[in-house]
Amino acid sequence: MAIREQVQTALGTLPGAEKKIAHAFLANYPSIGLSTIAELAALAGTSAPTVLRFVSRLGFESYPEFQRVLRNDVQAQLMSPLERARTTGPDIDNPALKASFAGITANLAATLRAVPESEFEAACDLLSDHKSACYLLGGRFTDTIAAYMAAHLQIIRPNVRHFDGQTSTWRDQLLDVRPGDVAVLFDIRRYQSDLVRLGELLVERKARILLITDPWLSPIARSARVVLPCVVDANRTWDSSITLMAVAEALIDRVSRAQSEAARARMQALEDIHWNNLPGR
Amino acid sequence: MAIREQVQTALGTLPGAEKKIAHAFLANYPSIGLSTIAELAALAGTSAPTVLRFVSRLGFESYPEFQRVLRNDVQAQLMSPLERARTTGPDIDNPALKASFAGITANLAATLRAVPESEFEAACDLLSDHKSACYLLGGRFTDTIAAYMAAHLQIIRPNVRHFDGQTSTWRDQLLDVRPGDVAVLFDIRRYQSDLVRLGELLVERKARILLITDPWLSPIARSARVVLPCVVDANRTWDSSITLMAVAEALIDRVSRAQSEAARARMQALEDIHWNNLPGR
DNA sequence: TCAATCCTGTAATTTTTATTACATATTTCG
DNA sequence: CGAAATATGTAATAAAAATTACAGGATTGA
Repeated sequence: MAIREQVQTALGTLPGAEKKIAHAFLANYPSIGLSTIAELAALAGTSAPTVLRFVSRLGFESYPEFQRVLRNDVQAQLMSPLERARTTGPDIDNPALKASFAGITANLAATLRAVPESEFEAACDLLSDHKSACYLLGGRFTDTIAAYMAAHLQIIRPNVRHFDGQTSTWRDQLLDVRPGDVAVLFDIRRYQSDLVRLGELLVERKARILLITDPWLSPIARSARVVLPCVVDANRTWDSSITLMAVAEALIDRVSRAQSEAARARMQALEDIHWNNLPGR
Repeated sequence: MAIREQVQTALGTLPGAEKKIAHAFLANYPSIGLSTIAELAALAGTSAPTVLRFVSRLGFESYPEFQRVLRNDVQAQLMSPLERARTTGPDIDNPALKASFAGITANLAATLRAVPESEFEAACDLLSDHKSACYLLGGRFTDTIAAYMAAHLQIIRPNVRHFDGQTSTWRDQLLDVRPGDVAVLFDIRRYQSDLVRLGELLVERKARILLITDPWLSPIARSARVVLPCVVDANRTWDSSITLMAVAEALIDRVSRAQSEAARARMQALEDIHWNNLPGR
């Protein structure tokens, strides 16, 4: 785990002065961490020994060791997006793949702009409510993402179910939905009328809808509690669903991180082999 | 001008020992420049005073000043596209989503480096062979991607089928596979032994396997005609499948673009409304 | 309420790093 | 060819940074 993520993870459990250091570090990442103990302490409004305690709590034996790891993190991070896209050595100038990935990266950036944090947090809140059941469903192409998301959510929380089968069975499954339950719907253009209709029925049953859609907004948006618009343009004759899946993974990750130890025990009980909880990985 | 460019510009006019330092600096940018004078001198095979002469020649009064500027450069360079995307007003500072998308973007860049163009082109060739049938299948989490890819490929070419249902039905479906047919398998850690076994059976029937896997390579790689390794790390306790889906979409896109007009007529016949062939979109 | 534990900052000490002095080698130019 | 200039590395010194010792305040639990 990179230091940045490590600090973000540890933030909540740090004592007061060390928490100040963590915030100063993250807010001025990475340069302040590559400067001196005195500068970081001054920026955070604390003292040098407190900085040493902070890095010791993170598992580093000394500040020079902490900085060594940080330099490696930074080196790796600079070998990402822009840096790597520019390296055109043998066998990695893959124009078709590069063009495709560039479009995806642009969609991700645009989606990040399009999704307000407040909406994202609201979506996480909906998914973190374990007392309510959670149903997921998508359209002809996006339903695979709903299934993917359901497969993961089932590991980290109870009462998760993917509506499956043909449209004709949806009405039967609808009978299980109770007021307050959460329905995650994926619908991008062209919007499926049967999915829109299901959304209406879900709202009639007082379910709360989280809609993951495109920027033009599926009609389901009118009835949805939370709407996450994802950019799908890909310079193709068909829409890319990567950003929907990326948002799905971000939600999964966020809900997962919020889980209690009990949920982790549940994960172990399910004996999931996809999730890498083994030491050393 | 950033230090990196400054050094590149000055390289030609440096005396021998300083030129060695410049090369060592650029080759290990930026971490070696953020370490000590002694480490840079040792790496370059020169001495500490030579390092000081080097930075002095670049116009810096001291090594700490040089490092201060270098830290600022690095901070600016880490403002990646995704991070730069956040400089557009309130409500888009979405740290959880940004962190997640940044990881995905990094995985995409790493995957672009990991997949040789020759392998990617070979995969496209396999998928463009309409005379052979094409079967797709994945593991517990990746099978949704196989289904997604199958749903798209069915539109642009004939004889596409997603192995579905339980493991027990795979053997029955295997009977349809003829020599020369193509099997697209998705398998990431922890690899499923039943999927590995199916791969062996497919090869026994002389099918050609396109394997989309992680960088550690599923055992199926031994029998596969083409292997596309996708970076799945996401600083999580579970693997991200975005890069597998991105590779799948790139393959779909590439095969789609290669299609004849007859295939486009086929698309119309299928009355697919997901594919946006309307003018202006 | 009080003892134990944890947290924190100041100051002193130790260690590390940067810088300078000096001598030798190499290159350049008249 | 030789003097001057430039380049270079070793060793010593100075400065900076990291670390430790210590004392006081805050928090927690019995």
